[in-house]
Amino acid sequence: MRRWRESLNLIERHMPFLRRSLHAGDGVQTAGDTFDCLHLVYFGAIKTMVLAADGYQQVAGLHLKGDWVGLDGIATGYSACDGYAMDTSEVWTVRYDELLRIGEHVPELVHVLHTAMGNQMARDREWRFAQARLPADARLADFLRSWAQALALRDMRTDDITLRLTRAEIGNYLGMRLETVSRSFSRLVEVGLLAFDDKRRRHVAIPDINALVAYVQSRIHP
Amino acid sequence: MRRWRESLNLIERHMPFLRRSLHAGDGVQTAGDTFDCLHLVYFGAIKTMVLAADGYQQVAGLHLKGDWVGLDGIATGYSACDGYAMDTSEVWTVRYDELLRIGEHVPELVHVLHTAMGNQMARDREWRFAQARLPADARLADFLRSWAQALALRDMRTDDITLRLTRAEIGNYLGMRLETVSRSFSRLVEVGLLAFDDKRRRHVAIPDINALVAYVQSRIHP
DNA sequence: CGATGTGTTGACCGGGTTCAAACAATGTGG
DNA sequence: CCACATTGTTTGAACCCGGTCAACACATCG
Repeated sequence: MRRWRESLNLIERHMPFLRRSLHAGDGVQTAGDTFDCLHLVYFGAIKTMVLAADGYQQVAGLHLKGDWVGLDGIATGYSACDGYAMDTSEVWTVRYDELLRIGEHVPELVHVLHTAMGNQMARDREWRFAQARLPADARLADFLRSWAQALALRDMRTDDITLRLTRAEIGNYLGMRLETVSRSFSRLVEVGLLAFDDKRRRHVAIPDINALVAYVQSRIHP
Repeated sequence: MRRWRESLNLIERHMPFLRRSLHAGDGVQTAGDTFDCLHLVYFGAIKTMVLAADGYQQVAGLHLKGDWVGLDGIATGYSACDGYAMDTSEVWTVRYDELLRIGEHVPELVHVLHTAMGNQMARDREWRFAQARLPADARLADFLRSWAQALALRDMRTDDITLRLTRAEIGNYLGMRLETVSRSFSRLVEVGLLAFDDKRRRHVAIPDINALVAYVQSRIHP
């Protein structure tokens, strides 16, 4: 069984949960709310954002089916970020205390939760690595690679990826300005590592993902 | 009771654990080892580092008493980073499977573990925020602030902080070069936000931590 | 003592930001 | 349907922060 199904299966079998259908832009959770629920993505894509006091918004994470949203609330007791659907989506909402209670009899439940948190940490570290050792072009390339591989893992199409983020959001996520993102896109297309789907600049095709991996590798900074 | 004591108290009361005394430089865990244990810092300071395939080392995190080390192994099943004592330290090592087993009867145990993971994620996000919005000087200032506050939280002296990291390691941790770290130090001393303890360049005093906070705030980038 | 590791400082350079202008896509109301 | 506003994207030019390379100042230690 694929890893991403584990959480869904376990929740479905052992937990009461609330199905929530969402359209693009709908909110999953709001930063500051007292934490009591976790959200498991059943399908679609969720974007989480942190809002600084001065109004600056930062993209915190992107979540596909099988991913958990809301984990960062466990420590503090309130949600740390806003969560929005980037697309028509469904999330399963479960109460944290119920999960712990039922987890006492179903250890696998606790373990998938731990795995999810561990994966989150691993992703953060990878991001940090990219930030420290990759120039802008390679960071964008690596972002697209990881996104494509996340889709592939879930048996979704990767030959025509629809980015549901603006250039500004991508840049925000990768730690660079939107102009730099745009230029990096242009350069990657120029060397044939990417291709835009006609005029729709948010549809990207990756002709050869191995070439993309090799490109990122080749640009790792000493 | 202070937050950092929770884990220590709970472990002490409910779990079998192995006390390990360490001297500066001793290893706590090695990247790649199959994961089965978590380590709780009882005193001292632990530094974790990830090693890239090409030999490049990156500082992943710093851990004081009450902090957990090894959480990132839960997801993958093997340790993701090396852990070293930066100082004379003691860690309590517990088996993860035992923690889960006993946790079935002591829910607080499970919860402190979750809290620890959540805190880790929160720190990672803060780091990301700093990376994206603070120039080099302010990043260093913010790093020293957070270190000082971590010490204060544990009733340790903050008027004469001993950095147990080289300029290169600090830079590595903050995403900048050692020369930039050095220059940033000089500038912060120049404006009176920091003071070196005589000739020992690794002993830093923070005359007014609020001023440091204000400085960081004032340099947040739009 | 020289050797080695660490820290500071200067000069130069370059990748990415900033500012600005123009264009494309989409929507809105008359 | 078109005029117009709005939002997102691309591209150019100038600038600047931080990286790079290099020299030097200290410590500590064999």
